[in-house]
Amino acid sequence: MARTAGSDGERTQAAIRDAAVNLIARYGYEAVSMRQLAAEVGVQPAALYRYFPTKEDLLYELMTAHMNALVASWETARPASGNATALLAAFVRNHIDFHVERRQTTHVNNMELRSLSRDRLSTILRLRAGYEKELRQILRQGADAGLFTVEDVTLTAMAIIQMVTGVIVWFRPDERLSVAEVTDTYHKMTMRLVGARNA
Amino acid sequence: MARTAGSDGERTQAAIRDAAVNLIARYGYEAVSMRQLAAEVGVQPAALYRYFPTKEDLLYELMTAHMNALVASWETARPASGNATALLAAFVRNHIDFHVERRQTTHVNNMELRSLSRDRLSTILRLRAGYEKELRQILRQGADAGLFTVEDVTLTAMAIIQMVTGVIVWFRPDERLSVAEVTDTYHKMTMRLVGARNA
DNA sequence: CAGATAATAAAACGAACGTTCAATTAATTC
DNA sequence: GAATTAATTGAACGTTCGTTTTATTATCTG
Repeated sequence: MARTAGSDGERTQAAIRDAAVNLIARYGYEAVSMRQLAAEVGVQPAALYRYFPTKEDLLYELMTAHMNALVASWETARPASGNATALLAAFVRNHIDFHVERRQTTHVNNMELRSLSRDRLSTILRLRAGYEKELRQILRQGADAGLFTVEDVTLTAMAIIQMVTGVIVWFRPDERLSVAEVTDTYHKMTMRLVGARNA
Repeated sequence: MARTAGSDGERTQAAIRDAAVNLIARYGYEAVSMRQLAAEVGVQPAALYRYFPTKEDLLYELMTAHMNALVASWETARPASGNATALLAAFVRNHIDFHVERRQTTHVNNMELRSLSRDRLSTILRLRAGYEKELRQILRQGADAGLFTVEDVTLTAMAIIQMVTGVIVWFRPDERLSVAEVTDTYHKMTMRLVGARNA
């Protein structure tokens, strides 16, 4: 057999992305074979190579898409005006909402960095660094304005990022807590963590 | 050739453990081959199987050793008496010191859970759960005593664990900050995070 | 409706994988 | 110093891996 009835390149590519995220999030990039992925999509292994030249290209596309979406999400959510307290609140809320909605791609991005080539790794890290810089600026602004108590801007930024990204490690919506409740509690903890005076 | 001059089972086993931790922390369990590991140790692949029946047995031993050491470390460091504030301070300090000293095994334990079989995974998770329970008890005790502000004990425990374990992701000693400075700042942030009244 | 193009299947490539087995040598024991 | 045990080598097993090549069929274009 060859081309199948109703086959569509765009749909197939989207199906490959979906299946790849699911499988890689669950088993890890190295543990997922192209044959396993093809079977999940319902296609022969060779068909994957029409859309992604190599396995690593596929991983890289998933990861860049995730990072670009994160940066775009914050650009949209960032308040046009407001003091550091309002900015930090918006940052934490957006960060948690984004990552809870994208548990699987987040997991892939956090776990599979070491499977990228040097150049691609540094591209992803550059995107990440730009995003984290936004948080550092908010913290510095709040500290300068006397709104926050921050011993070390870089260290505090990493602590907050680790804390809020860690939500996806343990949190499953529709259990004991809703997303809104979790986001709200993390917001309060973050404000206390930076010693916010006007939260 | 066969047995080599000066060969010693205990030394070889220790060398395998060391090399495995280094390689797995850097490249990931799935990406490290037994041949690569053997080459790092300076031995033929077959020699590894005298000490570890399978590749997964090796991983499991590394992970259980790490978790048992963590639990033992806290048992030693836990103050015999003291209120929740003192206990939480000791917990954070011990946790950070332990993990900074064992960056590589920590990385292996955090990243390679999915490469374990069901039974072994649940053994590791049980050890981890017991350790995290200690933190929850401290938080509950502090909240009950009116020393802490804690919206949700479980959620706060996970937030703190994620925050302090995240140290090893970005922190390298002998750079801008010393271990003591980092531990100190995390201690202060944790105390504010739980709204400690008497820190 | 013919020709071009898009989408896939089927089969195969060499390389690498975890693991096993038999042979061999070093160190220890009696 | 012979017998036993410990430690390792060298070679090989069958399997799976990512990827490529070629052929074949479906859909689109004029």
